[in-house]
Amino acid sequence: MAQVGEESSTGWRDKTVTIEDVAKEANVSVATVSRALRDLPNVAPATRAKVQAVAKELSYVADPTAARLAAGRTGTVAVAVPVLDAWYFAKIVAGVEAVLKEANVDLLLYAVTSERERELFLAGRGAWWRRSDGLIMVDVELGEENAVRLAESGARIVTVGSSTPSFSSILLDEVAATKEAVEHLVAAGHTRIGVLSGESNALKFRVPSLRLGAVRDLKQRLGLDEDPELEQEGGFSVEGGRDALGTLLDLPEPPTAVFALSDEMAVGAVDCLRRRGLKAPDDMAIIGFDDNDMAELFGLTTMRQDVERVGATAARLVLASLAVPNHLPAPVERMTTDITMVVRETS
Amino acid sequence: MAQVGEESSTGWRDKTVTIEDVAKEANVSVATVSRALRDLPNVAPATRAKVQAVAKELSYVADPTAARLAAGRTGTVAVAVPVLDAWYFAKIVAGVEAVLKEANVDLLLYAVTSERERELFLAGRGAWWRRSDGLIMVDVELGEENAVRLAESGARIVTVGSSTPSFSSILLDEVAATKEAVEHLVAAGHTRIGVLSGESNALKFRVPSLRLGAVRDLKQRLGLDEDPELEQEGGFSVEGGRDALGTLLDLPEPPTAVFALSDEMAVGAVDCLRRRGLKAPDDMAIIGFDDNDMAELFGLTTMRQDVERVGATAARLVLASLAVPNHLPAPVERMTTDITMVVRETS
DNA sequence: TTGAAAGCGCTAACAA
DNA sequence: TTGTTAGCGCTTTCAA
Repeated sequence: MAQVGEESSTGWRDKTVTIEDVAKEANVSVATVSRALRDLPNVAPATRAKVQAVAKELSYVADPTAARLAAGRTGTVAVAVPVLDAWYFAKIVAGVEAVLKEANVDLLLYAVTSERERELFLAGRGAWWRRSDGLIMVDVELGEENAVRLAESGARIVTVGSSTPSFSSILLDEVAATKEAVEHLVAAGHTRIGVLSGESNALKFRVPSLRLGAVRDLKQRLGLDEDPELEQEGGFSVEGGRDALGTLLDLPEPPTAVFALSDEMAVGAVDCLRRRGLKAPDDMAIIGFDDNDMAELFGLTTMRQDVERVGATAARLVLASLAVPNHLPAPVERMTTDITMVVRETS
Repeated sequence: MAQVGEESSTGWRDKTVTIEDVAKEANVSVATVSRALRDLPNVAPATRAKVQAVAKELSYVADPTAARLAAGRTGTVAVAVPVLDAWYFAKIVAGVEAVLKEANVDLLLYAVTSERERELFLAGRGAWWRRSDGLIMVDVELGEENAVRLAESGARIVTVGSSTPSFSSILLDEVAATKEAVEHLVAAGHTRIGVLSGESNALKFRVPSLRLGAVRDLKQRLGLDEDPELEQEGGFSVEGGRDALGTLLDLPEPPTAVFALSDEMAVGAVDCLRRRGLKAPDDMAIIGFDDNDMAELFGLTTMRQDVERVGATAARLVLASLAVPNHLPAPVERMTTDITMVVRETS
C-alpha cells in the first residue's frame, strides 16, 4: 500500500465517504443519517436539513450494496431479452430504461439467447434474484414450474410476450393482429397466402408460433390454401426474409400474397421482389409486423405495435409489484396491448 | 435438481440458502466453503468436492452483494450509452454483453441521453461506481477533469469514441475514414459536396464533430466548395436525413454528392431522392457511415465499422483492467479500429 | 426525536 | 489444510 499524501492509498475504497463520515460531520448517529436521508419520519426538521447539507457537501451517496444487505432492497431491476441487437428488443429495453430511470432504479441486463442459457439463468447464473428486486422477462419463456417456484420464493417478475398464472404479464394481441392481417389480404382477393416465419435461434420464442398458429387457424376457417410449402422460415432477419420469399416465388404455384411475421423479413421480401423486377403489391402483396424504422421507408403495410410503450408498461408493473410489502403476495395483472394495421403501399 | 417436498429448511424456495447452510451441511466452516467454491488454493480436493456437491444440492449461489461488501468486487460492469434504441449502440451493447457473459460478469446499463443526465451520472446517480467494478462509456464524453478525479479514486473505465489520458480507450479512425469517403467522392469528380451531420440531442457527441471537422479540413486542403450551407443537420435519423437532403436540393446550387455521417441519414437521403424522382448516384452521389442493416438494402456506399467487435474489445479492456490488483494503476491502452469503405450503388 | 447495537451474507487475515 | 473472527456500509429494532 503506497501512501501518497495524507488521504489516498489503495483506491476508491479508502476514499469512499460512508454514512459514518456524514454522521460524524453532522454530529448525529448513523441511524439518524439513515433516516434523514431516506425521508423517514421521526427526524427533527432541523436535524434533517443539517444532515442533508452535510451529505451534499461530502457528496455522500449511500452504498446500494450495503443497503441491500441490510434492508433487502437493491434498487435494481433485471431485464432478460433473447437478443440485444434487434429493433424490437432494443425498443423494449429503451422503454423499460426510461421508466426505471425516472424511479431511480438501475437496470441489470441479461441476454438469454439459447435454451441452455435460459436454464442457466433460471438456475441462478448471475444471481439476478439477489442483485435485483424484480425481473422483466421479454419473450423468454418462464415456464409454469419455474413461475410457481419463483413466486413462492417471493420473486417479483413481469413477463412480456408470454404469461404465467403467478406473475403479471403483458401480451400483445398476436392472434387478433394476425387475423386482421390475413383478413386484409383475403379482402383483397388473395386465397393463396404465404407466410414468412421462423426461429432465429434455438430459443423457443412464443411469439412466432402464436402468430403462425393464428394464420393456420384462419386459413382453415376461411377455406384458404393450406399448402405447407407456403410457410417458409425467414429467421426474423432481412436476409432470411429475402431467401424465404425467393423460395416461395420458385414454387410451381407461388402465393399471391405474403404475411411476414416481422418487418425485417417483410423488407427482405420486398427487396427480393425488386431484385427480380417484380413489385408489391402488383405482383405480390406483402404485409409485415412491427412497424419498425424501415417499414415506412419501404412503404410496407404492417401491424404496428407500440413496443416502447410495452417496455414502459412492463417497468411500471414491476415497480408496482415492488411497492407491495414483501410478505404480501405481489399483484398479478394481465394486460394485452393492441396492434393496429398501418396500410401503406405493399398491400 | 433439488427435490420438491423434501428438506423444507434448506430449499432456496423457502428461504435463501446462505453460505452457513452449506457449511453446516458439509461439516466445514464458512471460510472453507468460500474458498472451495471460489477455487482458491489450500482446500483439500476431497473437501472441495464435498462442498461443491452440497452447494449444488442446495442450489447455493453466493450473494454477490454480500461478496461485494466484504471483498469490494461486484462482478458487474456498467455500460453507459447515449441512446439504447439505435443500431449502433444496440450493437455495441450486444458486443459488450457477449464478452461479459463469457466472464460471468453482469451488465448494468445506463442511458445517458442529455448533458444533464451526464452530469448526474458522473456525480453519482445510480451509484454505478459502487455497484460495478468497471465502467464502459460509449460516446459519452467523460471530460478530462472527471477522468482525472475518477482515476485517482481508483475507478476502472474504458471509453469508446472518445479518450482521456487516464483510461483505456477505443477510437474509431473517424478522420481517416472521413477522408477516404470524401476523397472517393472527389475522385468521381465532385467538388461541391454536401454533409449530413447533426446533433440528435443535447449531448455533445464527439464523433459527429470529429467527422465534420475532418470534412472541413479536407475541403479546404483540396480546394473544394466550402459553402457552409452545404452542411445540414440530420440528427442521425432517417427523417432528419430526408429533410436535410431536401434542404440541400432546394439550394440555389445544390451539391452533386453528399456524405452522410450515419447510414440512417444516408438512407433518408436516398429516400428523399426517390420521392423527388431522382436517383443515386446519377442525380446525386451518396455515401454513408456505419454499414448498418439497411445499407445493403439501399445499395448504399458506406464506411463500415465492426461495431460489435468494438463493444467486445471494450469489454475485454475493462476485464483486463479489473484483473490488475487494486493498488496498482490500471493499464491504459489506446486502440484505434479501422473503418473500411464498402462501395455499392449510390456512389 | 435520537442513539446503541445487532445483524444482513460474505471475505480475508490470522490462528490453530 | 482448516477454523475463528473481525469487519464491509448500511438498516432497523429497541432503549433512552
